[in-house]
Amino acid sequence: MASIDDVARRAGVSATTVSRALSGRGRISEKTRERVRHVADELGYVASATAASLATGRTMSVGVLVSLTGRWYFATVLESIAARLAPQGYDLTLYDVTGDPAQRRLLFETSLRRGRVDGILALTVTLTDDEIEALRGLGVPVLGLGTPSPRLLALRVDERAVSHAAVAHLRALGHRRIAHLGNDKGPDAGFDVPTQRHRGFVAAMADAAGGPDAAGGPDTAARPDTAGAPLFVQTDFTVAGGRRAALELFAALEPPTAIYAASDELAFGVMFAAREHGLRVPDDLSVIGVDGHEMGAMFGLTTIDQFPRRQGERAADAMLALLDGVPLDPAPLPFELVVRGSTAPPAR
Amino acid sequence: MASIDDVARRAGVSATTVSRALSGRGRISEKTRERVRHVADELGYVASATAASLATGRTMSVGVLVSLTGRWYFATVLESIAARLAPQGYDLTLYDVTGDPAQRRLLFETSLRRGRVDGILALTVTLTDDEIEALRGLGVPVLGLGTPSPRLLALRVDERAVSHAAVAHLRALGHRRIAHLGNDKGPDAGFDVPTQRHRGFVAAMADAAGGPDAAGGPDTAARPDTAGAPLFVQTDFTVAGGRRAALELFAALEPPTAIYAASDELAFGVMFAAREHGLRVPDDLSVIGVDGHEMGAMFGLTTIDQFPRRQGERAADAMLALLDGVPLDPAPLPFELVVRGSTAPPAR
DNA sequence: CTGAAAGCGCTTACAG
DNA sequence: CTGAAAGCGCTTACAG
Repeated sequence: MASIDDVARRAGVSATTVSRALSGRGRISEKTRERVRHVADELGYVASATAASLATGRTMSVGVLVSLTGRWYFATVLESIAARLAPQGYDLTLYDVTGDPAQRRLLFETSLRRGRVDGILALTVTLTDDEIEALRGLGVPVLGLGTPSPRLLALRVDERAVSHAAVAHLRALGHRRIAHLGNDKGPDAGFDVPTQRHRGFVAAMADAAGGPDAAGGPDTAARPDTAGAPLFVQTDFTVAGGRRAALELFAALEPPTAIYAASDELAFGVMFAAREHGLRVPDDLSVIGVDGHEMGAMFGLTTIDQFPRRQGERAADAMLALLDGVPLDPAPLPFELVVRGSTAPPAR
Repeated sequence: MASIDDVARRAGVSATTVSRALSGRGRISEKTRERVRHVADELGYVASATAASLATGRTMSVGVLVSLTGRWYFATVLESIAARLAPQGYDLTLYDVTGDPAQRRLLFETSLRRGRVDGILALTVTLTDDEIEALRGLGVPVLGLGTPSPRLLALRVDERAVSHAAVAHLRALGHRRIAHLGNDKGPDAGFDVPTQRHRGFVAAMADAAGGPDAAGGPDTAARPDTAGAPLFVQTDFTVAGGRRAALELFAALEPPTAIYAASDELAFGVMFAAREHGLRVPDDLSVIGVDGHEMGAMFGLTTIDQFPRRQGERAADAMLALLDGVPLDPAPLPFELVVRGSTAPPAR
């Protein structure tokens, strides 16, 4: 690989001039610039990222923290981030956040502290308080996408509103016995996405149970359909997890007439379980998911689309802006109910 | 962020000693080492990757070239590569190879030439001859996983054998009219994975048509079921693509009794199309895919599993070995027929 | 407009 | 076992 001195020598100028000619920074005569560029092309010279980084303090790379790279949602967001960063000259360093404690310590205490990136994009991952502090102490902008803490600047969908929309759709169809599949990390979980979705579900069910004219009123308990805590099954966010959780629900004394799954992949699992169990969708069971998964249309799945590709673009753009010192546009990320064949009025 | 001099000062030693204490290279008294380590921990010091890279010439980072990061296969391989690299202290720089020519030029002529990585892992992407030359000229080890050129060192599945296994399975069940969904880049494509799969399919069909005692013999044309070129529909590797291609086949005068799809996602699309078209699987149509997709079991899809996670691990391990100067173990990657409910004897 | 020099923060022979 | 010094390959004030 040619170095800047090779180019300088061959072009009959100083390294300083080569740097200026190629970077476009500083004044330089058009003639000199052209000559230098020509020589650089000839030699296939490109400035070493390492040396340039050390000199400027900027790495031109952003780190992306992902926990479940293989899941459709994350893979999709990741792809759109990469596509957005590259044209701006930024590289993408992928940090896979595993469940292994030793690996995580290595990541947060060492890898991330090596100064290899100018900023960090944290895709919805579960982070401990210590890890969040570690991120904040890095000295580079950190932007989350649906991250689990209010202490992290983040782009977010209003997850409670998502759950409200899902429940409202099912209730409008006439469903009262609605179950939720997802996760809840407990009262301390804060901004964790699955937790928010579950809380939104609980709140929406409570609102509905109270009714428009008797919110939380004494007659609530008199409605057998809505009595007790709403149905909820905790599961990991995979198709297989959705299937298992649904089978569990089907075995209940009073199975739900509708299931609100916290992701489309979970919802697919529910649909597989239904078929396996001899339940027709939507005749015997309505199903709604969240995401906007590419396979949703083929499954005929009603869902709350959160436009993952656009989320990735928004996140990348916001990071680029932060790196330029532009503050974050705090507008919540959009979502939209997409009605397909998997939801219908209950059989009665 | 503390620098090496901060640590040196505080520990009362030279920067040289700090470097040695922390890197473990060179002789140093246990006592000094401990003191330095203690101070480094206290200050939260971690050597700058940039400065260390410039000094050593090693970046401790490997670049991964992917074209369809969002597809299940690639996302899965990527995740397992990341999980394998991190414990070894290597970062992963993700290069998304888009279809946009300008982006690709930027990538191959500039980004990749900045010397940010010690080696490159090219996941099955379509590359032009120029791009392959560009990779070879980088001065770092390049390892492909199913890459489209014999000029690139690569880990590969024997794709022809995969197709032979698929066809053999279908023929053993009694199918004669078998269609293939996939891709073929034409005679110049060389080692391109979809092309190899298609060629393997054509070869397997020809072998079978010839029969054990009359391979390519004159009586071939007399068998109406196998006359003419075997059915083939070109499509992109998505579920939607599989569906469209299948619908096209169903509309043919003589639709196939079995479809061999070049990926599981394509096969899912075929199954959706079959249902839509009123065809029962496997009664009216047998379907077999390739990959070992996590949803395969739920779809009841027969497939040729190629163990993507293990492929990622093998690729990462091989790259790590190459970086240590260990030559590549050229053993082909394993695959395995997994029979599920989507294949059965034709109705007849 | 152009160049000499310092500096970015490490590592590594080379001495001692 | 420890340290002073050079060097990795750039960029950027500072002069001219």
